[in-house]
Amino acid sequence: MSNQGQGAERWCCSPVTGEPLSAEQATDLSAVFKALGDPVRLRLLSLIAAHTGGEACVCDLSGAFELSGPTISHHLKVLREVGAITGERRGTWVYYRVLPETLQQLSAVLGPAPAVSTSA
Amino acid sequence: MSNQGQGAERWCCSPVTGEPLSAEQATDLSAVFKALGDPVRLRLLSLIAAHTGGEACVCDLSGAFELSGPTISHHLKVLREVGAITGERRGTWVYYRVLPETLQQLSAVLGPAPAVSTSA
DNA sequence: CAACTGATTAGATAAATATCTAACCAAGGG
DNA sequence: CCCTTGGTTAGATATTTATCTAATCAGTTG
Repeated sequence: MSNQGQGAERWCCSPVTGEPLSAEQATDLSAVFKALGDPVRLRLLSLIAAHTGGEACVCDLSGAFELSGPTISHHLKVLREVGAITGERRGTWVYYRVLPETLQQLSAVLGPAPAVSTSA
Repeated sequence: MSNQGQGAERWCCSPVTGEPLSAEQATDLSAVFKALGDPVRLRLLSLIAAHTGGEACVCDLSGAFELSGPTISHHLKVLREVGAITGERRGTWVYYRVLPETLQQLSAVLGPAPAVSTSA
């Protein structure tokens, strides 16, 4: 299948607080927020990002939760589908890594975000 | 009741990508993301923020949706409960306004983590 | 190839939630 | 004081979703 990082272009980068979102933009954007709107998924994201080398295999992640393998797999899929992470199989293991673009774009949409060197 | 902007201290401001979130932090943070994880609520937030004077009464908002009054009211309550907006009654109308702190903190948590120099 | 480990897919189920209607509270105006 | 307009609360319901077990796919290794 390979679904990842699609559609961000639809909502990206005009701050939510600027002008009203269209229904379409809101739908796309809210999908990403919804994906982050679960404690398990947030921790997964955080664990992946903070893991050595910026990536972690599912086996590294499962141990942090009292949840079944399939449940973890489901949450990873949700994160993948909104473009928050990508997964790559190398040999026996599947390694996940965060897609910083997506998170940064989200950050930009929320923030007034003049923080990026206003000195220009 | 007056519930607004409580608990942000628990998760605020250390980027998610820095070190793994605790279960507690993840629960608090995810509640805010979940609130934004609905197209209607995102548009409400955006409509409020973009409205003249930075505030809007429910009557200004309802017209943008084909939803009943109570449904709009419900979504506003969800946004209030996570500290994304506040509401104030003035005479006949209730005016809502965005709490920029909360959004900025969210933005920071997602953020590009402005090169905080691990050289400490 | 058979057996094993790592991970995802399929299907079922219980809990959460988005929505509605009806009822109610708040503020003004006859 | 009743009626009207603006908004929230209560309760019901249909949809969504988080979770599990069982089955399947993908590699590695005996």
